[in-house]
Amino acid sequence: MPDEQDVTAVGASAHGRHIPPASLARLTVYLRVLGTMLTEGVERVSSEELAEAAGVNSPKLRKDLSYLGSYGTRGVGYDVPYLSGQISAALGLTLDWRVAIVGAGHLGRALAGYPGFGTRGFEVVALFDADPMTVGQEIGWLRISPVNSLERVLETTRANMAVLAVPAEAAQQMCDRLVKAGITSILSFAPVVLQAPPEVQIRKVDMATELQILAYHAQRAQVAALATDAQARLMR
Amino acid sequence: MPDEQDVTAVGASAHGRHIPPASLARLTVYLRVLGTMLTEGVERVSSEELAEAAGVNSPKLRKDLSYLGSYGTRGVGYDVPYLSGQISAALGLTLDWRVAIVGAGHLGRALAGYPGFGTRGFEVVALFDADPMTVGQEIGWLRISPVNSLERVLETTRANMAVLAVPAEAAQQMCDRLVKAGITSILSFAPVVLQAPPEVQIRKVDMATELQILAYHAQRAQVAALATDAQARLMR
DNA sequence: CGTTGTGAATGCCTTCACAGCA
DNA sequence: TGCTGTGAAGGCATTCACAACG
Repeated sequence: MPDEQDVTAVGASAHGRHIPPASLARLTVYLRVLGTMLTEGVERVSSEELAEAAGVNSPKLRKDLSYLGSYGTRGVGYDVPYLSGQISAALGLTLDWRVAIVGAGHLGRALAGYPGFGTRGFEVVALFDADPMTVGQEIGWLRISPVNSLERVLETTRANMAVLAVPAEAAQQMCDRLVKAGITSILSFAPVVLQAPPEVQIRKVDMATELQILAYHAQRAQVAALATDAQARLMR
Repeated sequence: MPDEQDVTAVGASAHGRHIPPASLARLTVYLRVLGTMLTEGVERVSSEELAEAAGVNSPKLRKDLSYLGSYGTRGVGYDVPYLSGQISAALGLTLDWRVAIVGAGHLGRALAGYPGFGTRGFEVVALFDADPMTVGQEIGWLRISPVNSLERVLETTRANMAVLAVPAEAAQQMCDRLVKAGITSILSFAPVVLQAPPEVQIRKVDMATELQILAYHAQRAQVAALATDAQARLMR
């Protein structure tokens, strides 16, 4: 496994240390907010303002930024374009990310047409489907490729990331093929636990999980409301 | 992420303690795995087997389950239907959850057709869109409603959850209307920070964020590989 | 005897207050 | 003076070993 000490002389971010997962997730939010500020022509921003716009408190934001380095000016704030560039660099967004989407159902098409990708360093280079009827259709600038050409197309397009938008039954099989083809970063929308070698980074998004978490909190809120209600009734 | 400062309300409900967020997320995974085991007719499972299938280690799984109660049998394992039911109950999935989806683009349609909902206690009761051309179309058993009828339809369908699948520009406005209509649980796919009162639970899913996190890890792996490569070259 | 349930210890993230600097 | 950057403290999650129990 990669050791920490040999990353000292590396890249744009002088701070070779790893970023805590929670901070990492928030940094992507800051980056997005800074992006909209850029288009609005905002040049400077304080940690307080940026935190407010990102929905966090300012000490947390400053701590998050401190994992990257010291890119602000005390007494003044942050230079929006500069900070934006530094976060991008730290996240590795200055590299070339070529994304293959496997599955061209509604979800795959939604992803292929997602406007947020191009503007943030990601290029969708391939879109696959198993259904012969949909193969060949054009989505934006992309033509849907047959899934049996997966390995060949991945190589010619030099894709280095993949998104799984296939039914649960097909997910593990597709994951295996992607891994065998050398893909090491996979984002899966399939509601299954994928098995893959540890060097493969897998992130998963599951809408049912998200709703269930909401349901849990909503249920607690209901119960709490009933409890205080009953209590109020007892007290009067 | 919505960090809720929790109520001090201790123990009105059966196991009144709150479940740590990290455990909560994993419990939904266990539930899904148990669901597939149910359909396969598996009756009993050990913590070791269940943990393996869920992609975690067994002490962690047992700890997670212990937040709900003691539903296993020592020396034997867990009864699959029983445990499944207990987790469902703890998450509040035995209640009626009626979901309204706002936005009937590819993403909204993908969600409306998601097979995982019905089987897990969620019913999609409404689907809205702003485009007059798509209003009136039928998606499965649903007819797309015009977004200007939002409040009325939410009331008649008694929706108690909402999913935002609209463009970023429209998200905050739609969120406001949902909140005003009494919705307190919202899952948003729009890449913006939503402002809402604290009693409203908001979870968000952002594909760009997920890809950026993958990019960060992939970049680090690349850098580490280059470093060890250079080191190896120096050593020979 | 085998497996669950859990207290205790460890390590990590978050928080906060203030030191440091323009 | 004002705002950033960070050390220290507190809280939370994970881990582990073993006690409890069918």
